Amino acid sequence: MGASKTDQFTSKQNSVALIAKALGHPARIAIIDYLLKVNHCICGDIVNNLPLSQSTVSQHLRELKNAGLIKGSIEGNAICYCINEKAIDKMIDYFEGISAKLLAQKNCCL
Amino acid sequence: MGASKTDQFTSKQNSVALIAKALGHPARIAIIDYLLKVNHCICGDIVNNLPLSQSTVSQHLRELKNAGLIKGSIEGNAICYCINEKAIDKMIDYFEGISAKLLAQKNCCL
DNA sequence: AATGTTTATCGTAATATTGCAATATATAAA
DNA sequence: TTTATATATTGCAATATTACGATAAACATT
Repeated sequence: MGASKTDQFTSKQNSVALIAKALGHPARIAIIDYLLKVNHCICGDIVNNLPLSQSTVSQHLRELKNAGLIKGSIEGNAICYCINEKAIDKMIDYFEGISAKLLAQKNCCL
Repeated sequence: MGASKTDQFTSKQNSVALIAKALGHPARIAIIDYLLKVNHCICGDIVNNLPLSQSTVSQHLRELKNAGLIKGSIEGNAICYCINEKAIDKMIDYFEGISAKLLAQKNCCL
């Protein structure tokens, strides 16, 4: 007991949850913010802009990458990470879908 | 060591992360799905539609409520939970903001 | 080749999450 | 008031996350 029952849910539910989970930490939101600010990004820059150690930042970057939120390519001695628009679009679709359904309903509570 | 350094990040970063974290589990996505499907909802219905025990579902509901994603009111012997549009709108703003910035940039990698 | 720089991984400790059974609480029905 | 029904909370065990220092790996520079 204790482990998430991911296999009991649909793949769509799991894939939305995977992206949301990756964004469920302020450090990773801060990383996304920073990637947006500079566009062209090297990890060392991120470390200097976050209140976390290099190894911790590297872990957060790995999680963002695993969730498909960022993509990276090797650039000599550094790594260039960029936001993956597909993941963003997926989340926009998800939340817009909710919003549309809510407009078509009358809320029962409040 | 081990605890999240939430105080080191902005309140906006923390508030987006809080909502995202709440959606970072497929069971909670499934609960949102179900709330959208039936609009008018009692927790017992949710339990019967999820592969989890009543106490676990109750916990997930609490987390969604803590994050502001759902709001509930007492209705006699049951509880009526509904999606809080404000949280959805907040996330739409967040992701639309990212999308707009990405369009204004040329990606360096890929 | 030796050195410095940058990023990733490993090992470990602290904390948080997940899930359930059991129990508590609160209202409805009898 | 007693009983049934619905939801919340508690206690516990298993697992996952968070964070960091130390170390490794990869490349650039000298």
